[in-house]
Parts: sequence; structure tokens; C-alpha cells
Amino acid sequence: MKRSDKEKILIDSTFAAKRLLGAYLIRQIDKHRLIGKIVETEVYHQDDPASHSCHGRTKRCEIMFGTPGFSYIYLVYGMYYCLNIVTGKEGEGAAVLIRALEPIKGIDTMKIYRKMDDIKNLTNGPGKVCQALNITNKENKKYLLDNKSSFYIKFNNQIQDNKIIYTTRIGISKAKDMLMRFYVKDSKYVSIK
DNA sequence: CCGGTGATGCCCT
DNA sequence: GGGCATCACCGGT
Repeated sequence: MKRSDKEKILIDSTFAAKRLLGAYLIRQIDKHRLIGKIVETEVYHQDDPASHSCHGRTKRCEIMFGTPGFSYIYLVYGMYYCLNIVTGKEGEGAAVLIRALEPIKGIDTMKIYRKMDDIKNLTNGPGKVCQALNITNKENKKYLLDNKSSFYIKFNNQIQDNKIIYTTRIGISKAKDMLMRFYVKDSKYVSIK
């Protein structure tokens, strides 16, 4: 898929959150290639009181207002990183949070980073995704649509609409009833059903 | 299985 | 200084 086609997918954040389901997140670390299929996403945008971008540009969330396709990574609860894909048009403060993956490749390496063996528990949460793929601040503001990169998104395996569940977000206190969370129906690897 | 809780550092309506 | 887009662990069922 061409880079411009990928950017088109990301212009509409809700569409992007659905279309990212089934896509591969690929991360090359030295000789290890870690691959996960995205199975759960959440939309955050400027008009949403739970979004970092809701009060306009700040140093931390500035990237959300930029070109779609970049990573937005932040530290939460002092311990865990969360990975977002910037979406929306230039100037719109939006992103899609990657909440869960199905581990595909490099599972042994993910187990080491996660310090545990249980496959179903490796990447079923946004903090776990970053831990399993060793994603930290260093990966913030990277362009994720370039197939030659060591950290990128590969769109394929589009999930059919009737296999996507559309529901409320979790793990937030503000605007918790907004329907902004998507996951693959029947996946064993989502955070909460 | 469930709910409660502590850890821990950065950000800033 | 208050609050967090989380997780693992603990104790009671």
C-alpha cells in the first residue's frame, strides 16, 4: 500500500480506529522482528475532555496536531508508556490509542520484555503493548507509515464491520461513556470485552 | 473470579 | 499540588 493511501485512511479518526484493526505493528530490534496484529483501539480528539489535546497544543501533545501517521507516546502513572497513531487533518488534535495486539512474531522476545510467559497476557493492554515491544519515549514522534523503517504499521487483513465491536472506553474518568473504543469480536487478545 | 490498592514520575486548565 | 488513556498483586469469595 502506498504511503499516501495510508495517510488517507488516517484523516478520519473513527474510520482510522476501525481500519487499524487487523493491521500489523512491526518493530525491529537488532536481529529480532516483533510483530503484533492490532485488535483494540481507542479514538482521542480535540473535542473530547479525556484527550490530552482537549485544551489545545501543549509541549507534550503537540504532535497530535501534526501530520497523521506519526507516533505519540507518553508516560502514564509514572511507569507505563502508551502508543498512539496521530490521525486527523493537519491542525486537528487527534490520535488513535493502540490498546491491544495479538502477538504474531517474536513472541519469545516479548515474553522476556514482559517478564512473563502467558501469551494471552503479553499485549492485552496499552502499557503491556509498549512493554512487550520495548516502546518508550525514544520512539515518540516517529513516522510509522514507512515500510523500510524499523518501527511501522502495515495495513492488511482488513477486519469486516460485522466483526468489530464499537463500545465505551475504559481506564479513564472523564467522558467515560463516549463510544470511542473498537475491538475485534472474538479476539482472545483484547484488554476487556 | 472479583474489587481494592500501591507503585511512581511527568504534566499542567 | 492533583491527577493521570496502567498494571500486578493481594485477599476474600
